[in-house]
Amino acid sequence: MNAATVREPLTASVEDYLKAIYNLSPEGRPASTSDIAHRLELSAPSVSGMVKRLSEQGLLEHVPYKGVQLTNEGRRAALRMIRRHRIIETYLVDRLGYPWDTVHAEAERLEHAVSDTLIQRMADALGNPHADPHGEPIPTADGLIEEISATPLPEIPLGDTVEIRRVTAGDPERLRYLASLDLKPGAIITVVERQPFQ
Amino acid sequence: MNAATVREPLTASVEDYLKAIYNLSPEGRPASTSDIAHRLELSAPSVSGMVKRLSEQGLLEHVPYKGVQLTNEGRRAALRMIRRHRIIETYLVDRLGYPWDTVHAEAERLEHAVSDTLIQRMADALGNPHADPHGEPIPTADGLIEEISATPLPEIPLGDTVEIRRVTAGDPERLRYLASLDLKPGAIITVVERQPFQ
DNA sequence: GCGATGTTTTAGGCGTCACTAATATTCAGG
DNA sequence: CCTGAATATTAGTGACGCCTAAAACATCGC
Repeated sequence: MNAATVREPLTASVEDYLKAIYNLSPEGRPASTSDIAHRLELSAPSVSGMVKRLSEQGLLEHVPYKGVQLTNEGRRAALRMIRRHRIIETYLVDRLGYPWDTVHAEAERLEHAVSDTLIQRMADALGNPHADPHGEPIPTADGLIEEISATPLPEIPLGDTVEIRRVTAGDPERLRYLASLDLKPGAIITVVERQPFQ
Repeated sequence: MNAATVREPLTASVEDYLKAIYNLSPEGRPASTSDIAHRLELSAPSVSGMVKRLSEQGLLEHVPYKGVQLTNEGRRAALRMIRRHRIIETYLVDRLGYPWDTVHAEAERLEHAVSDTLIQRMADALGNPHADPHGEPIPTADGLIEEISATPLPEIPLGDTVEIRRVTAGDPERLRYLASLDLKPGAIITVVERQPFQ
């Protein structure tokens, strides 16, 4: 079975693995079994088993005991899911009044169920945005993603005034906290003091 | 396990069975294994097995070799899915420009993935409609459905002028044919002649 | 260089939900 | 009333995707 083989549609599980691995290896560095297990909240043996199947399917390369890297095909599938996720999040916030910090779980389920057609219709309705409500870039339909460069807030000198580009936080509670301070993409802020987040 | 037991969420498969059984037994008449198998495009033994599990879960009552009837709990779950399906269809047509005759398959997948919250937001955005684009009634959130009475077109006398209330057709091709003749809910027509549909 | 420690994989199992093949039941016609 | 056709169920199997327990491997400190 090679890249030219006609593919069955991927299962929701497989899509989740590919997305997780993509997010864990920003520069294509290999992701470890336990990192994947931790991110997906699965046991390490479950991940080992799935990794084996995915590498047999040509979606990733696995060096036992070393780690895992997406193939081009795997990366394409991962970016497709990320595009879906981010378009859905944007649509829910812009068109259905979802609060910014509650869309993640909904998108997480819908991204596996929508058709390409629906994604394109949502994207068109939104004017084909380049970023989602968190400021994360939305890959194009043909799998291109722009890197949005931004300086992490802790590295900004006290007194500087900057625009918030992106708010990265896996944890919904943290997101709600940041939202409550109006720390959203597009906001212009001046760094006055630093406080620890407990 | 009884009705008071706290329920796990139903699987997509189970939801499909319940919906199919609901649609097959309009007046609560029992549905047969082979009818269910035919509608879901599954083998009869698959249905037999699932029916057994569902009756153990209290979602339906099964008299072996006789047929199957939904319990109140099963009917509630079925109506919930029908509500979801019809709200999704209506939203896709009204808000995303889907053609009337192409929404079914999309709704069929989405109905298993959306949250109650999203369904309510879609319904609110649409003004809580009572019927979907095919003219089928949309159950309320607490499981009430109004019967829309209508006379089948073949029973209308030649020369009479009537309003189309509902267009029931499982087959997308037939739906497209009817759409091409502008035979949609709300249309006012006069019966001039009858032609066979091949 | 070697063992303790942590990570990864293998082994074996389970639930869900499909399938085919074989068996059981129902029911109508003779 | 009995047999043949139709319908339904049981038996056995397989893919997927998860789990725990046990074994294999890697690596770090000594």
